[in-house]
Amino acid sequence: MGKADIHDVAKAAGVSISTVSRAFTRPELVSAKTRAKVLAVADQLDFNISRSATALKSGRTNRVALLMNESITSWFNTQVFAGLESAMHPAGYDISLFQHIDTAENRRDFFTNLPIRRNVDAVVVASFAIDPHEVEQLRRIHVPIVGINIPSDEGFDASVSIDDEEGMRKATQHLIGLGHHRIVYPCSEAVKNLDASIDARTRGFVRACEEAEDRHDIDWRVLTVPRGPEFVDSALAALLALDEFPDAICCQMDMMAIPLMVKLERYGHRTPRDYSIIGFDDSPYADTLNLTTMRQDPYAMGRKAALKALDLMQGKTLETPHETVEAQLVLRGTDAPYHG
Amino acid sequence: MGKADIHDVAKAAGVSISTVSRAFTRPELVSAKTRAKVLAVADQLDFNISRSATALKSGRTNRVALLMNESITSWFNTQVFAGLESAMHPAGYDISLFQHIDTAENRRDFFTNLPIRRNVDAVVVASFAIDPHEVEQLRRIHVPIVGINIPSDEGFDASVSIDDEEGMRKATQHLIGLGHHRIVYPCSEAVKNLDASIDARTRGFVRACEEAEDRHDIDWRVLTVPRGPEFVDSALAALLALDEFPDAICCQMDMMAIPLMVKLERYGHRTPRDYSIIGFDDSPYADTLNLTTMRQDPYAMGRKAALKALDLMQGKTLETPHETVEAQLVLRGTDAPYHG
DNA sequence: TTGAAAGCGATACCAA
DNA sequence: TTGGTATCGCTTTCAA
Repeated sequence: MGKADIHDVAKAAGVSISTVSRAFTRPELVSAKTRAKVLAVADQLDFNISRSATALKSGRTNRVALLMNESITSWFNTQVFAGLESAMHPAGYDISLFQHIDTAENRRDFFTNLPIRRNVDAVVVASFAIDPHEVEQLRRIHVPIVGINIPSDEGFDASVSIDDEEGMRKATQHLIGLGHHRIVYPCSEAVKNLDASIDARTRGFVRACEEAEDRHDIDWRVLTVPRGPEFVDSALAALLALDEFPDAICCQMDMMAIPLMVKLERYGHRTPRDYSIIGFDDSPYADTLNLTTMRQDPYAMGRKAALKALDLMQGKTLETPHETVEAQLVLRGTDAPYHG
Repeated sequence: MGKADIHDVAKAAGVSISTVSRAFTRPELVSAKTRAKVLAVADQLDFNISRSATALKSGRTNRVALLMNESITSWFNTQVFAGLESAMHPAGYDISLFQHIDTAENRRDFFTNLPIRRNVDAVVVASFAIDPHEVEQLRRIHVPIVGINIPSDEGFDASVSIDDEEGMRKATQHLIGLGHHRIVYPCSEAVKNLDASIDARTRGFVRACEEAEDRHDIDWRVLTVPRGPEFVDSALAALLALDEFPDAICCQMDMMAIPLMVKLERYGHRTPRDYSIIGFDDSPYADTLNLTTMRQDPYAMGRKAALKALDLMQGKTLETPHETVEAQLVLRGTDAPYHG
């Protein structure tokens, strides 16, 4: 028991192994009676088709690789994974996860050894600044390569990215449109060649401010603080040290905005009464705590990437291989018109 | 190209396929020179050992199943997954994820069809109240079954669980020890047979209160609110509707405690000045927002479960198949002695 | 509708 | 140290 193979089932059902195989994967080619018999016997013997054998025979692996920066535990990565999974699992694919492809060492390791070579049917690269040489290496796997939030389409068969710069520009314009004058952008340092979206967001903020300078009298600044677990407190301190407290705060992400608004209240600065604050992501607690923010939907991006990969694996040609989605302004309770 | 197989490599390297195979998986059985030659040729031809073929030949699948309640995107599930992955990936196993094994329909579906039968080398069941009959079905897969936070060890080859009841009892005792008198436990309804840990935590709270009643003059109550996206606001409303505001709030999880403390402040109730509040989990923001809480470490539980599964797959016998870990009190800034 | 048999790509035993 | 070969479990063509 627990050892029944296709021959055992065939024998017990009084048919050939071909018929057993067909009963599972080509039911329409087997008479209803035979099929019922086979499936009943199979269930009794705890038999099931072996995915390894099917894979070997078919030449496919039924596996896709997901490469990501950092850990899957970040909000963004988890959502991407879940989105991918939502389409890949039903299609019969497992996701082979490669985390922490970020340090120089890990990257060299991965891209030169290519452990996934000949062992995945597609590769999805999630949100990191992969360099052209690395893409080049990836192509040697000879399977579709799909990117999510990658800095350049070059070398990718498909991609779906959010326009971080435009998203942050919209966020900033919203604050300016509300009449705010003193706008601060607290921001943790970006790691070079890694946090493409952090840089893009900062650019969006700066651009919006520069564009508005002609028409509005605004005083804006980027407040860069060191990376690390203390980045919120660093930003808080920097904010409180300002000669004049801002009337609007534009945050690179909700993880900055949420603790900031909570802590600022303890110092007497209450939003939206005293200042407006806007986040980016629409991540956990943004809703409950009523944070106005720019929504991005990494789950949807993961799912779209999966659908594209699925099509490519079937040899289809995509109508729109490369897609850009926009962040959406979600108005909630932390923004209000300026009332000097 | 991209189509080189083991024969091509063998030919190009002037050796047999046996030698190519050994160069990859039994390097010590091949002369250094031959091996170097083979590997060089293989790299050039973009060749790599096929996991499907290896799996077929070896009889193993190099795949484990992870069954979970709800979605992988919850904090707990993500951490468990990451912990599992941290041990499984290096060992060469993929994780085949089955989410949402929660509704009656999905459960019946999964446990009667057993899609993983003969296709995984182990099963990990994460944190849900699987019933004995379902475990019975699972056993038909004839592979090790490891549980994480399962209600009963019965039928499991190994498990690692947190003692929710004892954890919440400790949390409550801490509040009582601080001298608090009016203690409220806001709690969202548990789904029967699903949220084992919610029930256990409530029991822990009740037990601690009952045990203390002799020695202390305490007024405690469980405030049950409906499940759903509004559960925090429901709890907030119920709290504010109380004749007298409590001096201590004991929460079933951080996701209750965090928004609650933020919102209560807007109503003039500030912690720890006016009341103490304690969470459970030590999930994101607990640290940054300085929440006193009971820490559980689902990453570690996932990893431990993986290690146990790995041992079991190798046929080893575990010294301590079933393990219980305790939640740890993490003292931060939201608790203070009662000062009526 | 069903059966026989070749073959997918590696592994490991047995020989050399 | 290396090579030949049977074998893992299934799919699929071809024949019956």
